[in-house]
Amino acid sequence: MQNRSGLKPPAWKTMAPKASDSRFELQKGRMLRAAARCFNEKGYSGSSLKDVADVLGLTDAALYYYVKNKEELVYLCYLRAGDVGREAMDQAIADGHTGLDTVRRYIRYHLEVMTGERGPIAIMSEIPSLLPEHRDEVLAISREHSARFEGILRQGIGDGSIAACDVRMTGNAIMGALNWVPKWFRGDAAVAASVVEEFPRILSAGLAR
Amino acid sequence: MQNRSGLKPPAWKTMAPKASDSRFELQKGRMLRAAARCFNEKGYSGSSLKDVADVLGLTDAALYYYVKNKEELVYLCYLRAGDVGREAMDQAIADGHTGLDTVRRYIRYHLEVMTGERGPIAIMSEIPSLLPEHRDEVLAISREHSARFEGILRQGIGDGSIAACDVRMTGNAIMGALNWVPKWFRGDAAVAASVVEEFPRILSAGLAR
DNA sequence: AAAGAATTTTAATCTGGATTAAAATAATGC
DNA sequence: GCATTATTTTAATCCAGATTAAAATTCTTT
Repeated sequence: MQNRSGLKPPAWKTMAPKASDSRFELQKGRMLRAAARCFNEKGYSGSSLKDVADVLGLTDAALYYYVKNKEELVYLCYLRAGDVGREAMDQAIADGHTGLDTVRRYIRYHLEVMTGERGPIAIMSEIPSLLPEHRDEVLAISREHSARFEGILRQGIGDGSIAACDVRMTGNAIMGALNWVPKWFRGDAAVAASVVEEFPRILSAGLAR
Repeated sequence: MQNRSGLKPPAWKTMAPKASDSRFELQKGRMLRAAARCFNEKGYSGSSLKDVADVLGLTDAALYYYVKNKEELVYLCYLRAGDVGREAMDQAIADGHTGLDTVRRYIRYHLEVMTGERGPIAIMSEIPSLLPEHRDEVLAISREHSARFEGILRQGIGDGSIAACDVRMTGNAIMGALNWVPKWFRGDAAVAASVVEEFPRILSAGLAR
């Protein structure tokens, strides 16, 4: 049986040490990062599959071994972006003391991952052109993420660490600033350090009671 | 002579009461707003010329009367976005007392226009796929805008209204939050009021000395 | 080192949406 | 109302880039 996408992770490999250790999964991961980088740097319409393949030193056709089509490539990029955001929030909630502290940690953690080795995370600019089922799933993830963040803000208001505010708008403002980062960040380590250092303070200073 | 784009504004009309009053310019303006709306809502790749034309009750081919091709349509959307941003900043600089005050006003003015009748402003997501000359021009406008904003921050630090900070990162954070607005704002007047009311405070609270 | 499976390439096709030319309709000036 | 110009549509092309099938290569296992 051909190991074509959709049928893949060959059953026997799924059990291996770590699913993500198989060559297949490693290469697929590299592909998703390459795609995210292309989409962020050259725009979606400006990135052909060949552009993505070039980054990997492959042929455009080779990508079809990992993914059914371009739509799925974008979809998987967005899922990855969603995972990264969720993990950052999980960690922040686990570590945070007060609501305000949790907000600061979330901002920091998320930026650390975005600008770090898990490297470029795709901006979700093309959600509407995904297939309906994918679109709905990504939208749901995205809404859930916002909702959790607003929950943290409410918690902060409750515990007195955050002043009463419009949590919806506050969330929009902070998330917007974060979501925009991949648009101008190009991998420079010194810049990465600045963002991680500055953003949490800049974005949370307005919240304190 | 056919009034085809590139040769247009028929000379005699350019002198008329206001250039923007000619039917041609009015319709072109409507088209740019329709395009911005489509691009923001459905993504660039998800918006065909037919989609844009449908909003106007026209045929896709009709758009070519106003614009040479899709690339130019995007380019003009971005120029418009640039104008709106520049005007907001001009006004803020004219009205602002201290640096901090100018920052607040800029945020407010820009949001008022974005969410107001001059209505949807295109997110500049596809700059890299513009023609080189257009790309460079838009990038220059964009950089100039950021530079001016950082200038205001420095001025504020100078006049004591803003605490010392990394102006580059502070600019990135605030601009990011603003640039992301068209991504979630869908024209609701009540929401518009909230943004205009909340964002200036949320985004500038961290700056005060 | 040979068999079989995984990965990549070569070389086509296929296609949606951009683009164009010509014709049709609407507006405007005289 | 007629002539001229502006705007829009109809009806084709056109084409870059996605997609596919089959062949070639590389890797793994024994």
